[in-house]
Amino acid sequence: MAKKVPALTDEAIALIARRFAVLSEPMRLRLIQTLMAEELSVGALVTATGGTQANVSRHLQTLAEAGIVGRRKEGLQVFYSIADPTIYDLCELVCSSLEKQTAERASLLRGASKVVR
Amino acid sequence: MAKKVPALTDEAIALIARRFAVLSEPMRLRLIQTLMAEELSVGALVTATGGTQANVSRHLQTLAEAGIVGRRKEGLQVFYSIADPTIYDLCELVCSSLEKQTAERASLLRGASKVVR
DNA sequence: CAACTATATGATTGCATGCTCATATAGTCA
DNA sequence: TGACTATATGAGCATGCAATCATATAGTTG
Repeated sequence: MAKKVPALTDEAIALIARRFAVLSEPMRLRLIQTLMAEELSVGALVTATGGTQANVSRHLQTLAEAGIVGRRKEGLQVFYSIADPTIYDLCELVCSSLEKQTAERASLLRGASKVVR
Repeated sequence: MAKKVPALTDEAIALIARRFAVLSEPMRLRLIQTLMAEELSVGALVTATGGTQANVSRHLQTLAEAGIVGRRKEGLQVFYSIADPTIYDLCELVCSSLEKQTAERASLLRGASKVVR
């Protein structure tokens, strides 16, 4: 069970924490999920997510600063797209972990810890 | 580049956001990292991380509620250990992504976008 | 039982951050 | 040039949460 890992510096820890913090806002996750399908303009993201223009713009800023999404200007519009492909795996990992937990919890509620009838 | 993903419900998004939020605190990451080596008591974690007893206990509570760590009581002491193995992959993913970003940034500062001399 | 140790928790404070409104900036078109 | 559109941003408010202190709870030992 034990794994040897070289201790991380405080700055490294802070960076990792920051990355997780960026991913901890529902609106940002919505934006990421929407961008997973295709590159979109700010306006399109506003209508897709139902958020306000100001708020969507701010969150996109945050995601861009974190290097998670990229910007591409085209005339008046700005298009955003996923820039860090590890986001796909990250979300998959978290989703699968949560699904597992939920399944286990459901089993417990049924009184069966390992058996599925 | 485009991937088709079934839209997540608001509750699913909230759950994922919550999971990331739990991982977005430096002290909690320190605790996780320390626990990656071995199961430890609260007291041992306090000395290992340099945090206060109250603070460490609270953060362990948060991690336990999220199902990331598990508790085992033994006499007066409470031992915590990693309960969700996906944490290993999660941290690895984030670390590798951050390393890549840092490397790219270093290259840019040197004026070379792709070449490493 | 009392004294002691390990852990948890109530209450408070302070800071960070998300949201909104209004406005600024930048680009297009007549 | 001025009118118009798309996006970004400053300021203010509200909320959430981490850190701390003091104290409570649970377990051990005499």
